[in-house]
Amino acid sequence: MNRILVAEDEDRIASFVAKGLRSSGYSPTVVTDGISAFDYAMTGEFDLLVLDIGLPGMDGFTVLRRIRQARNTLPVIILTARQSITDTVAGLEGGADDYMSKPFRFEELLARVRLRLRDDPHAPEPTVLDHGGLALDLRSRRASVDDRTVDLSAREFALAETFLRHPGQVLSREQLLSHVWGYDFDPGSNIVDVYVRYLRRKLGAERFETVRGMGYRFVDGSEAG
Amino acid sequence: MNRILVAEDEDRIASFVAKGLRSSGYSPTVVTDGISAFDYAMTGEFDLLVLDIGLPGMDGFTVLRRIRQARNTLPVIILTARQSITDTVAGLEGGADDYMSKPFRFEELLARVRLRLRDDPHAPEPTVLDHGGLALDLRSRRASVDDRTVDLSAREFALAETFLRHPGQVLSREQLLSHVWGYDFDPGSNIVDVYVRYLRRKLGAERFETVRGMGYRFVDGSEAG
DNA sequence: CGGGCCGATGAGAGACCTCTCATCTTGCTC
DNA sequence: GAGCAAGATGAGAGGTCTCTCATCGGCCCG
Repeated sequence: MNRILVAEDEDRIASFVAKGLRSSGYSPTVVTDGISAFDYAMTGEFDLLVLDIGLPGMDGFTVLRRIRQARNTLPVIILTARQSITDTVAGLEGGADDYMSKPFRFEELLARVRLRLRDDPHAPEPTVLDHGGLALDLRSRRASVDDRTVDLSAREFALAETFLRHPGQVLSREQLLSHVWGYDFDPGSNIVDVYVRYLRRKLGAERFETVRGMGYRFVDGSEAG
Repeated sequence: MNRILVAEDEDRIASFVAKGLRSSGYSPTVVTDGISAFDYAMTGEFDLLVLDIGLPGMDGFTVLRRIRQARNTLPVIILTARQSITDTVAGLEGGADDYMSKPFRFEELLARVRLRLRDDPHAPEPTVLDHGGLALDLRSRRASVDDRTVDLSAREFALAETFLRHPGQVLSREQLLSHVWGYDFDPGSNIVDVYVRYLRRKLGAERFETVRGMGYRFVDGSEAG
């Protein structure tokens, strides 16, 4: 339940998606045109298709329609062009299960992927992430640190969520930037540093370790205690 | 699939929830203490329980625990006190399916209720509301009017959503206020008027009709055309 | 130990967003 | 038609959020 077909012709995005999925435990395969997308999708080798609408060869709508015409129920998440609600509606009516509009943050795509690939689609989604004294309420965008409740802004929350989903792991600024800010954010910015600082201030400096030259790591509160 | 048990001892909130649910097509029954909540829940007459944690007689946690001990899988949405993540976590671990923290906007509760009571829990949730030339993308908080894409703020979007979910129906300022702003907002404010104006400006004045002395009504674009 | 990169930090600009308030306009009632 | 109530509107205060930029500090290497 983790083989994902990514049909996307823009290198930058394809690589961004593939890397991210891989580091989250999935096995992505990339194809860059509509014909291959359809062929691969029909092999039955995949559990999910992430499908760009603007593909060369055969556009995403057509790929999707043909897949559905063949009675194939493979879950499909479409990537639609910037701000095109029309595309979105057309895609959903054409049989897509979900969609993302570009440019998107990786964490958002990941949430949709998780939703579609859960073992038991009936089970309620976890709404609280909890790691050693630090809990994030995914709904209310609030955190609690040893019983104290802290409000986080949207950005702060997204960053904290990324750390909590990869506890103990070193995350590079580049990774954090693309996960939280999206793939087309200025790579020269020190915005990650700034937001790490905000989290340290609000959630406890000892939880966010600097790994010089590499990035940052979220350490379990229990280690620090 | 629409009988809802509401266990809430604060009159104001119970009535707010019951009225709202009724106007959305559900059949709510209100009980105001834990003992009754448990008894009614166990009758099998209900499809969903909205359960306040701070009930007299028997607190919500206990009610929930006993329901689950009796192998009753009735879906439960708990209402937790302001900002208490601890309560939330305890509730979810104790077998709740979902939660709301007070004070909440009615539309949010409604979204959760809809989710739990869908005929087919597998079916993807609708993510676009569409009515006569006006489409709302529930995900990106964007609207499109006859192919033009418009960004809406959070409040604007919530208000527009409320209108689109009750097309053709006159909604009083009071209703709109409690749906969109929550039940403890200053009733003397003209904030609804102001936001209706914003929507008129962004989405077309002709779609939002003033019904003097009553409130506002969303009219289908096709009527106006 | 000196230089230099890497990271930490403070300050603040700019862009919303939400809501209030005062004023203007409209339409209803008598 | 006068007067009043209901609604429309403009302006702006106050807040939050995001991001940039300049500076400070400290670690590592030669």
